[in-house]
Amino acid sequence: MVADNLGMDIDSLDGPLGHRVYSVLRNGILDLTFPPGMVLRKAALCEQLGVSRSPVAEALGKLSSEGLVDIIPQSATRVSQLSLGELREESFLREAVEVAAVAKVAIERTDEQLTRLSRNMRLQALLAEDHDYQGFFEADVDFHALIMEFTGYPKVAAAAGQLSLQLRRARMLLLPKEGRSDETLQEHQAILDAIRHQDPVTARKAMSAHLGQLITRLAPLEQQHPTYFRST
Amino acid sequence: MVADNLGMDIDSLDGPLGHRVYSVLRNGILDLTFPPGMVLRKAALCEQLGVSRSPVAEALGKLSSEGLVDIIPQSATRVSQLSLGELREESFLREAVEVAAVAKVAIERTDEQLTRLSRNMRLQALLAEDHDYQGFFEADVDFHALIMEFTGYPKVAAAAGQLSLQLRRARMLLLPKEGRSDETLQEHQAILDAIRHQDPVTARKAMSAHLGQLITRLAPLEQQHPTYFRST
DNA sequence: AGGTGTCAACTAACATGCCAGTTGAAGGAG
DNA sequence: CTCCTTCAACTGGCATGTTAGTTGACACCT
Repeated sequence: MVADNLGMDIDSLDGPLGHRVYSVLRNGILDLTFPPGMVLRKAALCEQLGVSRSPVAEALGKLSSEGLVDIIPQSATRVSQLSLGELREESFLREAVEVAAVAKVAIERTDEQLTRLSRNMRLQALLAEDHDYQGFFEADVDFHALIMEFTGYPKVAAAAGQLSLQLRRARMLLLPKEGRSDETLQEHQAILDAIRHQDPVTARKAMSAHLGQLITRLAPLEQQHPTYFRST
Repeated sequence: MVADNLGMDIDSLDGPLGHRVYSVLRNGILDLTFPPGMVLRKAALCEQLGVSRSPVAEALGKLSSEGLVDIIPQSATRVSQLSLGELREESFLREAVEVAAVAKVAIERTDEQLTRLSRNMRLQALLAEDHDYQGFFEADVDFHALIMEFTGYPKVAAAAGQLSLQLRRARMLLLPKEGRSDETLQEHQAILDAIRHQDPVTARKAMSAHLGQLITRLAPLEQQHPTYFRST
């Protein structure tokens, strides 16, 4: 008897059934409800979700092409494990994209966009003060998502999210001991200031410095959670 | 009676059947055998490929998530049309990634890598001299792919390809009248020189200038091939 | 007891039957 | 003649039966 309530299913009213189970599985993987390495049994998922195998297969296929599940032909399919190398690659990509984006936003920003970023910053400060690390994490993600949105390039925003899925999963692991809210807050403030002053060069540097520190904090995780990482 | 020979199917021996039809369709879309806007009938594809609907559905699903086909629920699925806005977005992404990549490669390059790039450059010059624009185009793609490979980040190379699928399709349209081989050659040479001298700053600028010119050449296509572009 | 061959149970992959939503054209009303 | 309604044919989404390949364990041979 495994955990069977997945917190959602039919209330995700939107679109095709296949897309809904995709969302459910994806969320479960990203918030580590399905830990890396866990085997996903199609039959079990069908029973729990109350659907047939077709939409589940479709969902697993998509997740596979996103790298969130490894699917071994004719054998099994399991939640993909993390690897430090892959995290480094995603970090490189994320930095490349977000640095370019923040430079563009710094130049073209409107006052209304600046206001929205400021509002998010105050929210971050509030949550950090309350030691609500979960909420702080979400506000942090929103901060970056806002900048992506302000590029005016919806596809860029979507791609930036897709490209750092593994990073997002890894960051969940160091959530509990987030004693770093203050530093993060300062780094975000530096980025915001550069955007405010419409200074793309400084914005680039601030974003680069902010993102660059993440990978060094991720490295120790391989020892702390060996089962979550690829054996190589 | 439509064109029915797709030049390959079973000779792509690798992996699952679904993945093979995916490859076939993808290639057809990218080389404009399936022009943008063309409706893809599942039944017809099944007959032509000699497979059932499951692998075809799976393939179309993947292509949909890559943005190569638009799939209208309960109605039809057609090859996605181009849009100048989307091309601009991809251009932005591509520049962000490739500029970051070339800077890294410039710093870390080995002599062996430099040799392979040089060899590719000589091939480009040869093909340009012979006015073999098709071959030149492929060598051009290889040049960029080599740089991506030399980052040592296989996922980055893969992502760079995925992120500029629409661009690659659009470039097929301006292939016939490639009177620009000489300029392209010079720009590639500038990039190679910067890599040779291990000068990341110059490499960035050269790559940025090289990629930046593409979008301006793409803009007129919307008028020349109106049926290939989204009606908006 | 250690290594090996075989077999049974499980898995994903594929084929096919069924259903619901969409669309476009034809026919009737204004 | 134009617009609206209706309906039939076609589409993709879903369920389920079938097939082939992998795996792990048990028994058998050495």
